[in-house]
Amino acid sequence: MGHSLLDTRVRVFANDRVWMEDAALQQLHTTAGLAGMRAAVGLPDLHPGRGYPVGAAFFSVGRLYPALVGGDIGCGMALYETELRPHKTSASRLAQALGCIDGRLPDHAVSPEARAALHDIAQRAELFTADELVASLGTIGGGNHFAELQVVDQVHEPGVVDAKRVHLLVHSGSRGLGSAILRAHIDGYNHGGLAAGDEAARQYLAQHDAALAFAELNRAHIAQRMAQALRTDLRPVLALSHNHVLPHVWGGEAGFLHRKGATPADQGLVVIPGSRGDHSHVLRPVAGRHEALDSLAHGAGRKWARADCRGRLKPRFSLTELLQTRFGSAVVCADKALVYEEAPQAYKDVDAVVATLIEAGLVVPVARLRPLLTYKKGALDQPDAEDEAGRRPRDGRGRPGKASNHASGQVSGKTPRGGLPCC
DNA sequence: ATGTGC
Repeated sequence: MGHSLLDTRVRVFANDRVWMEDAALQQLHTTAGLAGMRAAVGLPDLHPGRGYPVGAAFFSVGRLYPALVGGDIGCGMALYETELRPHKTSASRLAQALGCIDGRLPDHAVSPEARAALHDIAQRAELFTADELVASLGTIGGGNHFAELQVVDQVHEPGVVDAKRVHLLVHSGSRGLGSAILRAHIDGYNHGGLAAGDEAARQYLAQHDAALAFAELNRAHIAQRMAQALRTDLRPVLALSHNHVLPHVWGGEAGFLHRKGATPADQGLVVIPGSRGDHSHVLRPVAGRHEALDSLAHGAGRKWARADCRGRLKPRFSLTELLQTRFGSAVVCADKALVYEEAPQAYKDVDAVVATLIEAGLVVPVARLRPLLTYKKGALDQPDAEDEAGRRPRDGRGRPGKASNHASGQVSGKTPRGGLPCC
């Protein structure tokens, strides 16, 4: 081998204002010891994941590790400027205009070009048909995914974001596709990684690239269906994936850069969102800071494990309280478990995370955004969900679950009233 | 994270 763990550079970007869990640092060092690893970086949003830490980047030579990228291959952010004026709108008005934007897209919302792209992705990814991909296209998903309308709160560098326009930030990924790709590889090859030249590595990378393309198309469709509901056009500001493995050169060697919840610092402007009750930061990476593996934090980072959130929050807050934030912004989330799991209290302070990056000289601030409305999950299984115009179901009744994203058409035999694809 | 799992 020639290299040992002693040769692997492990670096953590943090300061004493940022919460760092020992378990996450432990995972960072364990992962840094995998065969072929040359460098590991923990960003300030570092937190424990399933075996591998989140908020980290790893550079390896000769081997690559699908399990390290995780199941949500291609997960990332897309930021848009809308035509909406902040002072002419409100959280409740926006929520009403949006209605339900969850579930399968209506057929007319998927263009022939998009269908052709999905056909190509399906062929490259192998595991799903094009129509199966259509079924999850434009859906946000669960976990920490969201689509958020934001107002510009501070401008540090003029001329980049227009402070007079509402912005839309989409955080989503490759849904079932990336997950199926990872599962197939773990079933076949376990967690030992893949030798760079092998057929298995070639196959994984082809599928991985298809999942990146699908995730990007998915985010664009989420944004588009939101824009349509709000009757606005969109101007793309930036689009970035933070879960991937890419060919990379570091320290004079060609290898693979794994980003697991790490924003690329070598692709222009970035956005680092906080929790639904916190700011999002638009930042300009400082060129040439390769010691952080050309990577940045991808969010605030979890402070509480998902399993702990309900127990900690339920005695202190009602659901209604948790569906609003300190900014007066509103949260649309028909999944009760997610209301707890994604509460602001469960996350680190994103301003401190970003301050760490600024102090380390990795980024300069461009603008700060503040949430107006955070869309997490629509209510698809409600029998009376799509009554009279504009009436939206109260949270609580329906059990969001397996059929959530299949409430359209004939898939489950449960045809929604009115024949509309959703709600 | 997840057509989530029996």
